[in-house]
Amino acid sequence: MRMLVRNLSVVHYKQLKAGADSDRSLHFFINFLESNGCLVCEKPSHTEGTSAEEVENPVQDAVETEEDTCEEEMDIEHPFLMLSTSASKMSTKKIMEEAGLHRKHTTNSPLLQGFRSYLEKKYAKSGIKHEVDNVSRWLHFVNPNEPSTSCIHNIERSMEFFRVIGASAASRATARNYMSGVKKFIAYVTSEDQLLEEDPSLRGSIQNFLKSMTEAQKSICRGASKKNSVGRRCTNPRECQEVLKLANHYFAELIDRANARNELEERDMTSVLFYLEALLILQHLQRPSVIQHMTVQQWLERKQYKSRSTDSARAAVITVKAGAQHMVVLNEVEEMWFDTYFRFIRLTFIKRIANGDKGYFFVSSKGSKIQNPTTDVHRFQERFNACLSTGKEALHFFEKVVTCESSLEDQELIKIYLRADFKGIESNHTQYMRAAMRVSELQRTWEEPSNSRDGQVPGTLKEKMSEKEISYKKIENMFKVELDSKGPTVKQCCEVSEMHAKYCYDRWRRQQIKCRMDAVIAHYKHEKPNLSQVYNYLRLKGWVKNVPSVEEILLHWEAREQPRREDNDG
DNA sequence: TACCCGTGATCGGCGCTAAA
DNA sequence: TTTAGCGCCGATCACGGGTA
Repeated sequence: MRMLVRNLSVVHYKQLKAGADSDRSLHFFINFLESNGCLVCEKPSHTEGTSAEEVENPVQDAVETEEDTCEEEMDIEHPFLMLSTSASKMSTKKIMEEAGLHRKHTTNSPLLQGFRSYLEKKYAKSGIKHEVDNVSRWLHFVNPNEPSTSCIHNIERSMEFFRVIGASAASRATARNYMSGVKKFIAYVTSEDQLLEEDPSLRGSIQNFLKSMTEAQKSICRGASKKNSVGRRCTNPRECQEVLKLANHYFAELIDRANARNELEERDMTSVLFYLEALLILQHLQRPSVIQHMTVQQWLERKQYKSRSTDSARAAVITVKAGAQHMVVLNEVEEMWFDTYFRFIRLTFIKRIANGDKGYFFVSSKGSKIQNPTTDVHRFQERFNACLSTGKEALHFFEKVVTCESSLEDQELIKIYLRADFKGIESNHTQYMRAAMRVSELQRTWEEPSNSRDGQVPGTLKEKMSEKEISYKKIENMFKVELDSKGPTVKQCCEVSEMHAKYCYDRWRRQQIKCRMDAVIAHYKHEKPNLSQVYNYLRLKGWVKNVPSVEEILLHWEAREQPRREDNDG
């Protein structure tokens, strides 16, 4: 349904009616679409009155109706997600059919048969039929008369196909499926000498085709991500931690269930994991690397700390070695949460990994080391439709807002917590414990002053983004990124934009390094060079600055050659 | 068949620091 | 003081598995 709303401006009444389970949901669909700026065409006049009168607040109404039966669904973010998906599926298919995207050639043709056996040999898995069908639809779209490799020459029409899929009712995943199928088809054509001999100009077109396809892929993904990134960005400390507040009740219930030895569902277990990651990053302001590197051993060796002040608060202290040393200070409740995760959820995850427990405290649902805690937190925020914030942002707003509003005593503690290196921590252990607990408390209890500056941040951020891009474009125009061209100095970048000078300077250098790396790889495209060959080639070129390293070139040579070679083998 | 979800890999931005 | 290189972090991509 969300796809419909995002992608469609005009929806046929008949399509909605065909998909709706009842009159009530039909009215809901119409009202909802119209309230989101869509036009429902060929709608009988009587529906207009009823939709407005009977469903005064369609969204709310739908929630109430469905809630009776779906009370246990925890992850319902939007009421329309609760409705039957049949309508959206029906419309999606019909719309794609009408756009001519579902028409295809018979798969009996020699070309498609050849492609099929290529896939069978190379991938030996199910789903081949779908890939052949997808490719057949693309071939039909470009040339309805016959399935032919000549379609590769018609890049414009092919890109039109992907564009229509990307922009139609289908999702990004659909477009991706089609593109992946077509890419495999191209690999198949490249591997068939006979096809290349029949049409010698194919080689050139294939390169251009792939280039355009990468661009199209990027643009579809960009489009999708722009559409998807409707999530709110945070503007203050409370919003940075919003997900913790929103998920807290659900999380507490999961912890209770786990402690009562009730089996948790997969999504529930990952939610517990994500919550703890978010807690450390957003509330405790710990670096993501702490999550990645914290070990079971460190957890088991945690120390207990008891404050001597009047509140006599207790805390558990975990020393984590992640490059530098870090300290995680948990209050009693948080320690219990970690313990529950460790004893029940981590244990379940760790059983799934074939090559044994590596001893990391936080593990993915497959039992392996967490690769990107930021992504986990982001997914968790999306799951709860919470403000999207990263650790960096949480730290930024904490420093900018909470610190300024705190008492002098607190400001001192904050300084100790944020600036402390491990030596500092060791020299004044008690002070650091106090600081850690205070920071966590300040984060938890921060309240927005009534005169806060609403809406300033997103606007300026947006403006800054475009300024940045413009600045770089200016630099790029002044200093063309070529193999032997001379780049701008930081000073020259400053003249264009003082604020973005470093960014432009770095970006330009990186572009040139990449450009040079491509050139070397292209030079040795038939056979992998050895170290001294690359070294000599670089010396011959006389590049002094922005020179890619020999190791890097060899590494990239292999990475780029691998798919080509595999294709030729297959 | 389209789509969702989880995960690891990769890329780009940026801060820090040593060398020139 | 400027430049070049390095490493961390976050965003995005790519892929496979699962499911309605």
